[in-house]
Amino acid sequence: MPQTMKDKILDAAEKRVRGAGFSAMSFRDLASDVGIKSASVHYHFPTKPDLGEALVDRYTSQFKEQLEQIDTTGLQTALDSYVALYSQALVLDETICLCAIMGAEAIGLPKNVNQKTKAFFKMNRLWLLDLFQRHSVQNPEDTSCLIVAALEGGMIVASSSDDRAMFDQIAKAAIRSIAKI
Amino acid sequence: MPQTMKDKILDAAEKRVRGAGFSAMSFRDLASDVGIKSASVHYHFPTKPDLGEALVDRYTSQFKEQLEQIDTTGLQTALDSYVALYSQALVLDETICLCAIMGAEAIGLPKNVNQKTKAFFKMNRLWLLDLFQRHSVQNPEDTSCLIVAALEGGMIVASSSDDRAMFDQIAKAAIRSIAKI
DNA sequence: GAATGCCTATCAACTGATAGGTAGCTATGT
DNA sequence: ACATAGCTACCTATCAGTTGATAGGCATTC
Repeated sequence: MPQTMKDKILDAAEKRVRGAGFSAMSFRDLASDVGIKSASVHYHFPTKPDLGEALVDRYTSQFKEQLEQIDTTGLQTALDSYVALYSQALVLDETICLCAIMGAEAIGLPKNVNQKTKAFFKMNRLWLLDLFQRHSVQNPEDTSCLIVAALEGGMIVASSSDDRAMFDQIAKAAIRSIAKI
Repeated sequence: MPQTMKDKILDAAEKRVRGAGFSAMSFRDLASDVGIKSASVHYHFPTKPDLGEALVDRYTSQFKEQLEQIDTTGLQTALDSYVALYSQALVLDETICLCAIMGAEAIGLPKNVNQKTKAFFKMNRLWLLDLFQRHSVQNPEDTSCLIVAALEGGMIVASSSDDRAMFDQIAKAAIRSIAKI
C-alpha cells in the first residue's frame, strides 16, 4: 500500500508540530520536506486550520487503533501498555504528544483544531475510565483524569528537562498511585 | 513604585505567550500592547531569545517568592496553597503556566530559554521534595515529580477541554494520591 | 556632552493564500 | 478507434501582510 502525498504531508506536519508547535510550522517547511511546492500543499489542505484539523484527526484515530489492540484483561499489564504508547513518542521520535502541544497552544489556535484536541483527551479519559471500572478501581473518573494529565505533563517536564528517565519515573509513580486514591 | 517600561513589556509578553505560545508572539504585538513602537521594544530586549530568557527568569523568581510565603507547617494546607498558585493562573488570567507552554514548544525554542524553563521545573520539584521529606512522605522524589507533571498536564488538558473544574479534579486526585505511593 | 528612551524609516526574509498554467490520466460519445 | 472533455496533481508567479532586526534622528535628563 503506497503512501499518498496527503499522508506524506501529514507525516511531515506531525513531526514539525510535535517538535516546535503548530504556529512555528509553515506550508513551505512541509513542501520542502516532501519535495513539492507550497502551492501544492494548499491543493491538499486549502487552509492551515484544515491541515491542523486533519492532523489531530489522524493522530487521534491512529492512537485509538493502538488502544484497541491493548489486552485489558490485566489492569497492570494494560496500564504498562498504555504508558508505553506515550513513552514511545518521547524516546523514539524525540518529540512529545501532538495534543500536548496543541493543547498548550490552544488559545491561539483555530476552534476546529481545539475541538479535535479536546476529543483526543476525552477518548483517552474514556478508555481509562472503562478500564478502571471493569477492574473496580476506586474513583475511576478522578483517576483517569489524573493519569492523562500526569502523562501529558510528564512528557513536557521530561522533554524540557532533557531527562527521559524522568518520564518513566512519573509514569510509574502515577500508576502506583492507582487503586489507592 | 511605578512600573518600568521593561516590566510593562514583560507583562504583555507573559500574557501573550501564556495565551498562544512564544512563536505566536511578535515584537509588534507587544509594542502596540504597551503603546510604543517595535523598535523601542528591541531597545529593551535586543533579540527575541533575550526577551524569552528574561520572561521565564522573571516568572520563575516571582513564583519562587510566592512559594516562600507558603506556610509549610501543615502538609495538607501547604499543598492546597501550592495548587492554588497554579489554579489562579487558570481561573483568573484564563491562561496556563508560562513554563507549560514553553516546555511544550521546547524543541523549537532558543537554548537559553530552554535552560530557564528547565530551572523552573527543577525549582518546583525541589520545593515539593523538601516539603515531602520534612513531612515524611514516602518516595518523595517520585511524588514531587508526579505532582509537578500532574499540575502542568492538568492545566493543559483542562484548558484545552474548556473545563476548569477538571483542573481542580486532577489536583485533588493528585494530592489524595500522596502518602500512598 | 553623554546617556537614556523613545521615534521614523527601512530592510530582507518569511507568512498564508490565490491565479492561472500544464502534463497525464480516464471516461464518454460518435 | 479516436477526438474530446474533465479531472488530478502538480507547477510558476505573485500577492499583501507580517516577521525580527537595524540605522539614524530627536528630545529629555543627568
